[in-house]
Amino acid sequence: MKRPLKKLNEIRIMLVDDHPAFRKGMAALINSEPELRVIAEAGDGGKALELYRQHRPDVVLMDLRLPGMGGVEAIMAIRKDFPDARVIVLTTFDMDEDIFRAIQSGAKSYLLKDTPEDELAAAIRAVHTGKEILPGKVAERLAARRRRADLSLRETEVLSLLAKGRSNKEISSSLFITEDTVKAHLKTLFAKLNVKDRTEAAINAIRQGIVHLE
Amino acid sequence: MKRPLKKLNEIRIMLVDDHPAFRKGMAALINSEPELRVIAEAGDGGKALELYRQHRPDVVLMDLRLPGMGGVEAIMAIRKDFPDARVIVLTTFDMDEDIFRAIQSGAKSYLLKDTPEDELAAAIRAVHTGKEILPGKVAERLAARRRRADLSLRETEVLSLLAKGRSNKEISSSLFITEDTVKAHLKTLFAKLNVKDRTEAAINAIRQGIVHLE
DNA sequence: GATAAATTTACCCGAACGGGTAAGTGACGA
DNA sequence: TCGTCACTTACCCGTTCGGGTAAATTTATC
Repeated sequence: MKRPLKKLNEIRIMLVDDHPAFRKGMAALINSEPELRVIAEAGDGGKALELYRQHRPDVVLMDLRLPGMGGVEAIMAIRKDFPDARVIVLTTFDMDEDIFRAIQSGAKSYLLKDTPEDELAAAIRAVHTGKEILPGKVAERLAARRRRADLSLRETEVLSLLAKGRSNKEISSSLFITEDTVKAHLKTLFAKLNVKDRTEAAINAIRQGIVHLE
Repeated sequence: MKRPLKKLNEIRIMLVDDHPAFRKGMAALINSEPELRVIAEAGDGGKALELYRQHRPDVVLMDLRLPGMGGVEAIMAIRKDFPDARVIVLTTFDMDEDIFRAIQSGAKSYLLKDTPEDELAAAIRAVHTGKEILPGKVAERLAARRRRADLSLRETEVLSLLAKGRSNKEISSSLFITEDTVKAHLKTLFAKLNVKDRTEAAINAIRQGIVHLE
């Protein structure tokens, strides 16, 4: 497949975001930078994968909230076929779980949409040269998540049911364990999360993004 | 104060959003429509008010999440000095409480940022002619909020404390009432919200946007 | 194989919660 | 003035929760 000629030193960028207006604006911002050029835009994950195959951009800027396939899934899909793909997550939210999953899925950077223009350009250039770059605020969040990561698998399951409003009895039957066991998990859970009761734990879980509302 | 001449039939628009990229993209989209033209952009509420005075746009497109003064406050500030100001809220979130407060504060329409271009243009034209226009999805949310509006003031206070993780005892002392009274409110609250316990109520409240996380 | 961690269950007990019922006050509109 | 509704308090009672303690089993790690 023929692709348009690439100028030397030019970094070719694909934007993935479901808001056309945002893509247009972002493209304008990026194109105003020397050496950076937007060469493709996708509005959803499927289109992103298709256009990646077609254009092989140097860097992908990806929103996480996409219709259909989510951003994380899109990143994984792309990196499955192209393990060298360099993806920067560019999203509105700075929730721990999102950040964690994005990095897990192979994103090289995680920026918020209100990141200043120059920082964004710097991040794109850095990622293009193979670096991984996380802004301080995001790194903190990731650290917070890691601190939370000492929740065991089972504890996470219990927490996520709890944060859906389930009672201990309901949780126990969902997980095929006794209520006593659920209570045992809750004890360690409350201690680890540093909360006093299930309601606080639920709020905590929601804020952390362990469970997604809606 | 001199203002640039206005072409006949041209609708002059001000954008208020803290993301420069979004503003730029939105401006490009809007300017591509005949008769619509972006004549000012603001990144926060204070700037919005200042530019409103200066340019008197026909229609304002306003995000709700702004640094410093929030979008709702910005709308109120503008409409205090210019009661005829026509503001369309253009935001990422479709949370009941946000919608409600925006409409309360005098917004004429409430659109999500992923609204198709033609619908957006139609909404701008409609609002400019004095109409109020709410997409079906948003109207539903507003209706849901109204359904919830049969929560009394006191019940709302109790719910919002509950959704912060407070115990009945804590709630009672915060509101200077007895624990029994709190429990009485909870009884009606659970019934109205159609939930079985405080954790579900808290989740509900958070989803509804009664309490904001963080 | 030993040690550590995760997972599971059990029992006791006090505190918190939630439902039912009843009733007094003040405000507001019919 | 009567009725309705929000708000308030109270008491009873059964259920759920959460903390303390203990221990068996499996899995992972060294």
